[in-house]
Amino acid sequence: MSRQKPKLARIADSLGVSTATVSNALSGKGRVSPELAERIRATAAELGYVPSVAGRALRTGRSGVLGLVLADISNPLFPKLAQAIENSAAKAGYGILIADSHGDVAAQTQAIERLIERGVDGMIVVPRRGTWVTGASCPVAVIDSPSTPGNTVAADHWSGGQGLGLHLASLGHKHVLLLGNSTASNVQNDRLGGVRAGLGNAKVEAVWIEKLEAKAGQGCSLGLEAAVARGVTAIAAISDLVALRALTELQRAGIAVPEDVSVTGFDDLIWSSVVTPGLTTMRMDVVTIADIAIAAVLEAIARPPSAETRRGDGDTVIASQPKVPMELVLRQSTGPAKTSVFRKDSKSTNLTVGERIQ
Amino acid sequence: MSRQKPKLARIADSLGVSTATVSNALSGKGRVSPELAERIRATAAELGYVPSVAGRALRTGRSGVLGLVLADISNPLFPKLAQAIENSAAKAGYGILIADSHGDVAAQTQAIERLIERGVDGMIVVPRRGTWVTGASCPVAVIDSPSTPGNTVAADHWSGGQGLGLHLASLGHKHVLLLGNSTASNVQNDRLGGVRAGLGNAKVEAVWIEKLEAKAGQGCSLGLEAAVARGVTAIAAISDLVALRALTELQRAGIAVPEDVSVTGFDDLIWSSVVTPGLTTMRMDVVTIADIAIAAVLEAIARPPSAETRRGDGDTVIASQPKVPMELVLRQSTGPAKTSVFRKDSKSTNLTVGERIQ
DNA sequence: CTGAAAGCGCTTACAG
DNA sequence: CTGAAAGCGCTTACAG
Repeated sequence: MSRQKPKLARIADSLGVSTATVSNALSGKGRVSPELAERIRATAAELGYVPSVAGRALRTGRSGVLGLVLADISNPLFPKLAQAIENSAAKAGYGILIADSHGDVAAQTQAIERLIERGVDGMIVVPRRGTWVTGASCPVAVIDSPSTPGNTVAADHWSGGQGLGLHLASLGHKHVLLLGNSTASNVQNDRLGGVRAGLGNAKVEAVWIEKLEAKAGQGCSLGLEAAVARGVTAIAAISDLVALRALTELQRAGIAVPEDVSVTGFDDLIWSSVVTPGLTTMRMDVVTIADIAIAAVLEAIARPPSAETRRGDGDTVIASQPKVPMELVLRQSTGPAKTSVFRKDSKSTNLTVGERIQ
Repeated sequence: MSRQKPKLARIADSLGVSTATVSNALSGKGRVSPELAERIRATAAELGYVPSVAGRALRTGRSGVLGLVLADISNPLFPKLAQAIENSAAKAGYGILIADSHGDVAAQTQAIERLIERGVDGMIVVPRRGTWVTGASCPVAVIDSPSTPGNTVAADHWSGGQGLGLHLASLGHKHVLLLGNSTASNVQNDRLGGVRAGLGNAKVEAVWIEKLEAKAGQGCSLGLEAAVARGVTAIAAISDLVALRALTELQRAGIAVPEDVSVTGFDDLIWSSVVTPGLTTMRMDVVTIADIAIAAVLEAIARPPSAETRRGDGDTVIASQPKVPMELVLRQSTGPAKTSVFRKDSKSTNLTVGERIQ
């Protein structure tokens, strides 16, 4: 049963034709008579012929492999995204080589170099915050935020945020706490800006965890108990991760979600549905994003390298910026604004509280 | 600035030597005079020479690429593991091609085939539960559980469980609930068996979520409130994911962790430290596991294909089974067993119920 | 419609 | 210690 790995020549010999004809028949490119082509395909299948990628790569100058650079590999979105990218690439006959860059900017550049050395035909980069993608001498599609220059495709974070804001507003929430990590992130600004817009003229406070922790230390309290005491009835977190932190902090303090306060996240991570209460969140359509990104690089690869924006030594960054809609996932962590709070508010005349009278 | 991609021949020409000598000098294999070798390396560096992987692969029959098959890519451990594998492979000059197999057994086989077609020199497989790794015509290292036949390397799940059990026992827990998903998983049996052993003669109950959900539906209550009422003072979950579900279910029911009941997990996922209270858990040393797995495939690749266990068409499954110790991560979700329970226990003499009277 | 031939860039025996 | 030559498996102009 153990036969040698069949090459093109073997199948050519066994049919008494030339390797050129076999190659043409198999690729469907050359002009080969339908009958011969069919016989060739049959024997190829029968012999279990698998073309040598090395031979093909050497001849064509294309490896059939794309690189995937996830700047922040510990990003919990990584599994889904990697899966989507791999699927999309596989459909087009491409393989995905991964490169990790520890979240370090220098390492990101190194990772890109390593991929180039491996001969990738193009790459998909999900860059680190505020990072420039440079030095790639091949087409590069960037997945980040629509607000990022050079971005190729991204979820419409702003509209997603708006959707969440509208949802909270429709539940009667008039005083909302926004929970972000860093003001330096385009994605975060987009998301939270959208939430604000969706909330209309509700009272909005924002807490930036990065700043908070700079003072109070890693893993410090988010001050949620006080916020709720202040009249906050909903908390919109920048991510499910942050939402989870908020949820458990609230629960530990004996504050009921969603009865006392509603909580929302972003991303719809695996565990977002297993926690109690399940997390209302805004999901990215990673499959569509992956498809668009892959299509963009493949197109750039196919096209003569000139139509794109070329930089420096010849790297091609594809910028087209479609925004992929996000999807609202309703679970139990959001509910109507606490009415008792409104009543108490309405008695108050204090300026900061006044706008919450219902 | 835009020079052509330099080939071996170019650097040979520019020095007036043969390509053979350049190749030998650069690879360090051939016998080349130190001075010449040095000059060659210098010009190569200066010219920015990067060897063509295609040319090399075609000639040597080796691609320099390893496949990574994660059966369950949505596994939250994936990012860390992929990162560790990629790093370890990169150190040895290998690239990592990923293949996703949707958790489907047939898809896993397909994924393996696709990698073979891409010419990988070997692969690392983290198989799906109860799955056989077959059809790979190259060395394969399997990361699963020490109890899995064909396993190459794994965390010592049993000892890890034992560590957790000992920890809980030392805190005075005499009645513990084990939370598992599936009885069919080697990893889960190892882990929970270890916990039991570490717990000594404490009373132990086990709940299998898979069975529970088969009856009560996806996302049903785990019945934790009743368990605590029964006298359970600690809950050992099979994973952080399950522990999180338990934690939030408890908190939602107004049961304080760890005051009323302690909770432990396995894996130390990203969010395990951000929840309140932080989750006490048992961490796998993915870096060591990755190193061992990579070393094993590379060794098998280097060695003439005969010393291994060869199956069917010639796939080489490497079985050596080192167990990598796990590390206990202490956080706030575990504490002393509720003392009120102890007092009542000591009064009781009833075998099954006595120790749980509250 | 089919075939002979060249060549992608490298490495490896083999001579010298 | 160094070089000439062959060849890995494929594809692509170019003839016929």
